[in-house]
Amino acid sequence: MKIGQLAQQTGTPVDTIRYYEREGLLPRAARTEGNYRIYDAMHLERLAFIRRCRSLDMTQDEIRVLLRFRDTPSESCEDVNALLDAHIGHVAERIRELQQLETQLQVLRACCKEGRQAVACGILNELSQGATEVSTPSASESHLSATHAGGRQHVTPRKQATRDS
Amino acid sequence: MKIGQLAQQTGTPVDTIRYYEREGLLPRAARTEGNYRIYDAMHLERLAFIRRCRSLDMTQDEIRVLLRFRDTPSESCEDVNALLDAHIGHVAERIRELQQLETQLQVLRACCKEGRQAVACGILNELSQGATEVSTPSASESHLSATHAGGRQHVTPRKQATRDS
DNA sequence: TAAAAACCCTGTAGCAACTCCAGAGTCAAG
DNA sequence: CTTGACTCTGGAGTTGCTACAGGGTTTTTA
Repeated sequence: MKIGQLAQQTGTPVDTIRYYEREGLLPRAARTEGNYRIYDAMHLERLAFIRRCRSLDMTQDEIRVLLRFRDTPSESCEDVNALLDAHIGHVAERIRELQQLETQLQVLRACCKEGRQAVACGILNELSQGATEVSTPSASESHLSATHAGGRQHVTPRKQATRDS
Repeated sequence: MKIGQLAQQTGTPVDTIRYYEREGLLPRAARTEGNYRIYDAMHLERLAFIRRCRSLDMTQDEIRVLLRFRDTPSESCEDVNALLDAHIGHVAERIRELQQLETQLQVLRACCKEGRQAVACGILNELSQGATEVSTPSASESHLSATHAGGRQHVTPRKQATRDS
């Protein structure tokens, strides 16, 4: 089976499959004479596994760990449990953060009724307040770690992949 | 005031300030003879504004919009309200997604008690199931848009900035 | 006054997990 | 034999920074 079919059967973009191969999540595929990748049922299953993990928002590193366990079936699976527990913890924490964030945003939103001029906008004014003292150097770490840690993740994807153009 | 002081007063890393300038969020600073950036109260206030927005997890584009409004005080602020409402919507949606995710993860977690061998691990087996049919091509869009859209964000930052080293 | 420490500069590369594109080759159908 | 669908590689872009390297400048200390 060629890459396009594998893509279709797993709902994975072709580019992503090649990317997984580069990253070592998928083993290198055999090639036809014309240098096309060919896959078998094992690849399909492995890719499906990966995608299921990704749909649960696991990182590649986490998935790598799980794959290693799959590949060495005699090991105990305690670490699998631990990994999952940690992941659940991450998710729960992020939910808490976002809930706090939502509350803050709603407070802010309540500062302004429609139709004022921007100069009188309660929201803009609120955001402008306390200019000399932001993200209190001591008492941060609290509500949004994005600044202090790796600082990637956002609330939503927001930008469509412009697949249609 | 030099960049280091501005950094300290706003709790912003120096690199980030320069980055904001490159991105056009902060206007270009004046320079001393030795080519050092110098800032005044206006810069401080603007940076504080930006940081407050970021702490509410707004994107640079959203912040740009808000800054434009701040800079044209006679405009009506309806769009500010709209922007905030949209942002709150994003946050709320992400919370819902993550809550569904958490549920799924807990179901998965319940598949395995401690100490089994990996070959018998309920979790690995569950993740391996249904290999021929994943992320149903029609019924996706549902719980995790990360795949279909820009595909960045993750559940948690996870990787420390190794600021201490 | 000179050396050392602390600060600042530019430019580039890296992160996560892809996505998109260009420019080229391969293959099946008409 | 051409058209079109598919595939290949390699590289750049996404977001919001962070982390150097390899310099220059200012301030502090001896």
